[in-house]
Amino acid sequence: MQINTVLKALSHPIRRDIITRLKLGPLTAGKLAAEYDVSKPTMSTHFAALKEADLIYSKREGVTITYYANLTVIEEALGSLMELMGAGNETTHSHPSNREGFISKSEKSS
Amino acid sequence: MQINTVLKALSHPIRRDIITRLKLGPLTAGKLAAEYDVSKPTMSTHFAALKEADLIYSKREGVTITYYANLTVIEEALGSLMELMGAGNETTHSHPSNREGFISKSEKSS
DNA sequence: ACAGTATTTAGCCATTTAACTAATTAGAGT
DNA sequence: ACTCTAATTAGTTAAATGGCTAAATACTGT
Repeated sequence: MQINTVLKALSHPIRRDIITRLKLGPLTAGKLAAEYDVSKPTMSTHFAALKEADLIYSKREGVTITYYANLTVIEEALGSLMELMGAGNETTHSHPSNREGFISKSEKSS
Repeated sequence: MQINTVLKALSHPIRRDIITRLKLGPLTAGKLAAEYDVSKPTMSTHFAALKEADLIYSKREGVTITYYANLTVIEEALGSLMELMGAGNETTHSHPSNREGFISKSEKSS
């Protein structure tokens, strides 16, 4: 599992939505494509990105291709994200967002 | 918290590493920049991406700028990722269902 | 005011990404 | 074999990303 590939795959709203839908159950490429306002070829490249990240897999059934959420890899990826971002060593510094000297984004162009 | 901005911010290895380091404690832009084999201006744009996602914040101390992990937002983002990818509604996928009209086509890329 | 240090902004270039249309592949039915 | 449908691949284009060097900004100390 390549964390970089997974995060790049997740960094597009359509691809995140595909994951959400497929977690509810498998869908064919055609049905999935029909849900979004982009062309089928574009959807095909989104499928490929998710497949590359191993977040989904596909099965051909006759003339149609059905996509499935790869739940084990999704769980694995979530674990890695929790390790990256989650709890641990958070006691060494406070969070003085309102302290004097804090540079906020809105304050930037003054 | 914009999930798309957060995920884009996390989709670069240097930026993920910055988060990891800052979670251990604050560091100045200079010290942080010295850790990676890219120029300081390049590091500055990485800081800006993380700041834009609100994953870090900065404080000027005289001539140096110190960066801090924004732990509350990091936790929040992790929560959203868990909601997106995590447990819940993980069907057996025993029979592909015909789900029509879940989310409208108008839900498209940002 | 001037010089020095830390950091960001500006401007530029190469690479990648996301979209499109057109063409191709794969299987089913006639 | 031919045709229809489903989906992908090929090829193109525009925009975004990530890197660089050089210049500008912001403060400190003299």
